Amino acid sequence: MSPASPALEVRGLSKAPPSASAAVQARDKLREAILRGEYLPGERLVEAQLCERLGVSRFNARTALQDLVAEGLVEIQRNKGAHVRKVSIDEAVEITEVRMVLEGLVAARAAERVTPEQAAELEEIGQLMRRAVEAEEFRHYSDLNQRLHSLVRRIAGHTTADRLIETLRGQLVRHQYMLSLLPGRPAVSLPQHERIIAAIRAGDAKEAEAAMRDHISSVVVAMRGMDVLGGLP
Amino acid sequence: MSPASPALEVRGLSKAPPSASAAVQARDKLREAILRGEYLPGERLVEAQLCERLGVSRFNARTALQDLVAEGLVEIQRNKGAHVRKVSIDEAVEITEVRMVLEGLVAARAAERVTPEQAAELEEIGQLMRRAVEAEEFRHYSDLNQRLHSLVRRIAGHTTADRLIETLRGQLVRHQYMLSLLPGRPAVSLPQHERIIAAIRAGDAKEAEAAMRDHISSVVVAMRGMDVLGGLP
DNA sequence: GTCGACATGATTGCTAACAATCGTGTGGAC
DNA sequence: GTCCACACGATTGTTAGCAATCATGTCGAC
Repeated sequence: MSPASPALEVRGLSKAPPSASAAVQARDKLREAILRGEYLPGERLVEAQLCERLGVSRFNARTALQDLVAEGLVEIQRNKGAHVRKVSIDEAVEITEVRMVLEGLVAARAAERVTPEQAAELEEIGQLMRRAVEAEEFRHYSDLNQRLHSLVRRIAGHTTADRLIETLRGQLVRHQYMLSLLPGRPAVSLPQHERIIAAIRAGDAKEAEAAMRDHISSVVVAMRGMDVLGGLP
Repeated sequence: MSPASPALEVRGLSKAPPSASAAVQARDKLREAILRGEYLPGERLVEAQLCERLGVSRFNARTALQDLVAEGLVEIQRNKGAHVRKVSIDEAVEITEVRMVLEGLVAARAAERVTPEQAAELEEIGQLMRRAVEAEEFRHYSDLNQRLHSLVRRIAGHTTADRLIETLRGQLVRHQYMLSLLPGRPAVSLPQHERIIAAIRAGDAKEAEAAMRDHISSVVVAMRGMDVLGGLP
């Protein structure tokens, strides 16, 4: 069955998986390119150039752009084209405040639903974090940080909050990257992370929410500090 | 100046403001149509039909659909078309939980920023609400409810949270409408509203957040109750 | 020398037609 | 009578090209 036409795939070169649509692939490619800084904030995204870059037709490039507008990564001005969205410090603070309450909600729910296996996972990440800080492996610590937040969300299983948090996180990569470079940050955040882990493992929803909010709240403070120091280029 | 071409607008009939693009107008029209229930949840949105209904080309209809996907009002399955998104009770609860923490954040910030004039506005709405409940004008009370939440958001001036809350509200119109019909609801929510107003007027951020969360939390409970009672058709 | 009108090139907005895909109903074999 | 294969109609996905708009650079008047 499914006598898929044989000799028609000569067009594209990197068309290994014929499953996902070109538009989806283009969207993902472009998103990653923006997130890893290959396009800087404010930079114009000319459709014709994207076609080459992503290896898709203009239609799919446009579709990808519109998708990323919905994710808050791109802005489109009518008749003027698309730019990588420039997130000001004030906006970054707002976004982080929203993340604070959302991740607080998620942490509370994680505390209510955590299973013994998941508790063990949390404990493990906590130990790895402590070791990473002691060994001054900050890059590794940053990865673990992401793993922790991700695990908490998985435990909570709150689809709606999860999706929003992920979207917001995308809008902040640039700022958060700068933040992780601040000296002394890990030393501050490690005990906060440990408090979150302990609360969730103990099944204490209120404490888990408070711990998570304290943690992200300190990120907001650090961000405001960056602002005073000079902000972004 | 602006010698806009004269005899070209013969196509559309209701094309009074030539300012906004057709796609934007189509999006707004379609959103309103969905929100006021002219398209039921789960109903198919066939592109060709939308073209007629909205008086735009298929391209613009498509664009409008994709925009509403981003707003969570529409779902598109590849090669199968677009439906009005069906929000289950579980999802509605999740969405309301997220609204709870977001509106809590906004209420706290409103308490920090409220001006005397805005405090007076709050007071006025509070009195109108009480009168509406006493007079059993529930429709009016429902409008005031919306006005209150809207005013709180305006006072807070938190663009990011504001946008998200508005988006989430759109996904719930159907459920919230059912909720407002529940007998006894106003009697429960009136004191909650008054507590929110008092806290913001007093500039007590913590209390404002707690009051708002309590309020919306009771909505979650009522929703879960609806579920048990039979849910939606 | 400076300012403004105008022409030109680049870029996006949009249209219409074509291709691919899906759901459905029909006909035939067992 | 039931099941499967097939073909058809309906609907969406995609493409290429045209039209509209904006940015830019040039020229001339003052």
